[in-house]
Amino acid sequence: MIGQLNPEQLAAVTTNEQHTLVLAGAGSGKTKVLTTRMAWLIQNGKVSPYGVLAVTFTNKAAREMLTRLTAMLPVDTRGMWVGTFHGLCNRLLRAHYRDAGLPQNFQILDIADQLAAIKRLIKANDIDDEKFPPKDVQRFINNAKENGERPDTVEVWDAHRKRLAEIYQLYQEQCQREGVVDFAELLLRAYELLSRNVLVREHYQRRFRYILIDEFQDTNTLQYKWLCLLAGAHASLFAVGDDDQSIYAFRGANVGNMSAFERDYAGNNIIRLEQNYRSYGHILDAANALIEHNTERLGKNLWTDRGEGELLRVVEQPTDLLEAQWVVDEIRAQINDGRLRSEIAVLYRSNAQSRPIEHALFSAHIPYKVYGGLRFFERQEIKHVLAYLRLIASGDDDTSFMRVVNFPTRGIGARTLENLSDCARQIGCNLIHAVGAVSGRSGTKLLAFAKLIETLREDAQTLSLPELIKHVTDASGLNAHYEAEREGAERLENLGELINAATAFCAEENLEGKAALAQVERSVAPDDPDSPFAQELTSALALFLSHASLEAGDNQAQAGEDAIQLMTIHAAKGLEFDSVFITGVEEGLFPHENSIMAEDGLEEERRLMYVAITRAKERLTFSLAHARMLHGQTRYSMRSRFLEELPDDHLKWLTPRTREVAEPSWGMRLHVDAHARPSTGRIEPRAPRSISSGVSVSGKEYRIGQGVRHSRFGDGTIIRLTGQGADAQAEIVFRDTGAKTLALAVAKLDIIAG
DNA sequence: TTACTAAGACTTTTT
DNA sequence: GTCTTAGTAA
Repeated sequence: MIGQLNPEQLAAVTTNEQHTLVLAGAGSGKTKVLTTRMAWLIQNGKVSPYGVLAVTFTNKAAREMLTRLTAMLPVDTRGMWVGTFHGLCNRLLRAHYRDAGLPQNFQILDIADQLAAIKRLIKANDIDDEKFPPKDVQRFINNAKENGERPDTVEVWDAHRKRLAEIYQLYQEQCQREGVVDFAELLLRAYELLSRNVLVREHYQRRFRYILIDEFQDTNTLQYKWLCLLAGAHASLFAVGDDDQSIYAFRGANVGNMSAFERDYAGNNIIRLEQNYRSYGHILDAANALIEHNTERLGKNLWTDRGEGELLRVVEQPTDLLEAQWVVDEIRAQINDGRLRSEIAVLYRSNAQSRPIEHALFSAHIPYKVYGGLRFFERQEIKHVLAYLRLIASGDDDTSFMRVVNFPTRGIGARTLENLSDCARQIGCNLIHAVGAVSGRSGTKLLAFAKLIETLREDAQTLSLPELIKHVTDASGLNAHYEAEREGAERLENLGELINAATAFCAEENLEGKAALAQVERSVAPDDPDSPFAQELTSALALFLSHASLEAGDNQAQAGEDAIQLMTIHAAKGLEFDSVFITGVEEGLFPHENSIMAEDGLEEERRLMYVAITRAKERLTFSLAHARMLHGQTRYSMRSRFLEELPDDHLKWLTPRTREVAEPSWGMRLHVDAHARPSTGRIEPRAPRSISSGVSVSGKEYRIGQGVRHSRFGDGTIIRLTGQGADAQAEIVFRDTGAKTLALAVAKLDIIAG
């Protein structure tokens, strides 16, 4: 089991220190260490499977961990808590729903459900949705929750935020009334449960002797607090992560948790896994050199004994279409050389970039697979069925009610629903319970809908889950609706797929035995009425609904087909490919313009590039286009600064490297850019490249790198051009006043030397 | 209630 | 350029 480990991996797996921080570089065998440690702990009698808790961010990672573990050691995994933060918190809350103040059948809102609930709340309370756009409210609430804050503790420093906190309060009341929790609430509730209930807390603190955390750099503040609480004073914490691969700060991840963990727990017990088993030398050296430009690193340098390998290749093309064409031609050549299509990945910063590449691949008849986009359980038709199922399971869930009360259409319009909503508010009950209070013809229609749900609920008693789903799609009219729809064939197929999924789910549940699991829980908590543990076994329907919310399904379709892999760099994290194309390596796109101004934004972009580079095993190709169609207009950009940060001796230019022009104001650009770490003197100020693409406005020619003078802002350099003619705009970095975007037709600019 | 049109967005998104 | 959402006409 431990025979194949290198010394650092071995040290991590067998450490006897209470707490350990493992800095695991890309491709250094992170999952192997994590799973081997679990196996080692169990095999050596340090702990029984029952005392292990391992937490990951994705269901996929959790599954892989269990698979690898059982392959190593015949472990009874039923008593183990291995899962995502959200999955484990859900488990905790189901077991202690009373103490957590939740109904037993509470439903989980995904982001779309949550947004719908917020919109409904804003309407019901006559809140100005111009001042408080639902999306902003959603972000405010989720941010607050991820920091462990409730409406009464969240910081308010102005009237606007004060109002947001009030809306948060209203939202909380609405969720409570409807028996629903959002993703962030799962964590916060579980945290509050543990922190307030001594009995429950001590039980789990006693139980989980070993807590292992994967992708620790991605944890948010609340998750860290949750872990600390769960660990108590005696558990052993084993955190594995890579600060250089922290790319989710924008959604609340706090890399600072790594140094906090070092300070609070691990002390000097930090183990670095730096030997890389994935890539050749040039790739790793380039990645190391790039990430060196970041400050605030815990520090790490990847190395390999596989040899240097190929140089990294760079290609510049005039347009995004030609870039795509070049990439596809190159892909074809690589396939002809015998490379597997599924071992070739095309990565990009933003989803919109996939289009021209898809087009070129399609024209070339090369099979490809795009990752990202809608997932199975997020599809409209699936969410509709799930809404019916939720109403059957709970009934209080107004979001689900609103979703399907008039779908398929039953002549229940907006007016009727407004009436209903008013009635419900007056009575102080949920929508479905207020249907009797609405008079007239519309009231009859509402009653018919309520009766439908009631009948379905009775039917649910006697039907198996797959049978129930089939029955619901028939009785609700969903099937008929999609049969009549011109393009409903695919939706019908998905409904069939949902029934398959339910069948598989039930089979798996019976096999693995969620029931058996509940038995295990119960053996710990004897059947006394004061036990904080839930006594009832949960129904297949309830389990399936949780499953659907917490696991939206794979983002990839049919695996196994040998196809080119297209995805964002974020989606590529954790994956590896023989040959990788990193496309659109342009200023403004990568690093993205929005992140350049954000705090630490540039460092996160650089980590993103680091992640991208370290995906490649054998061959890595960068490509960029000088002109690109974006948001309906052509944008001209220059080569990404990240390419300048890669040492020349790892690069091979397949097209002529565009000319570099001495440009005094370029130095100022770096000065303006505080993230470029001028203190080390590492970065040599480089001039922007002049490119052929220019813009002509009222007789003047503008191009990237052009020096200009503005009467008010002074001298500066054009770093980007967008649009044509009257719409043409230039982003200009002024020596003294920073970056500005100006309309060329309006701004009075003089062309100066450059 | 449906269907068309206009307006606005538009970086990344494990649960 | 393309998609989603909101608003209005039929």
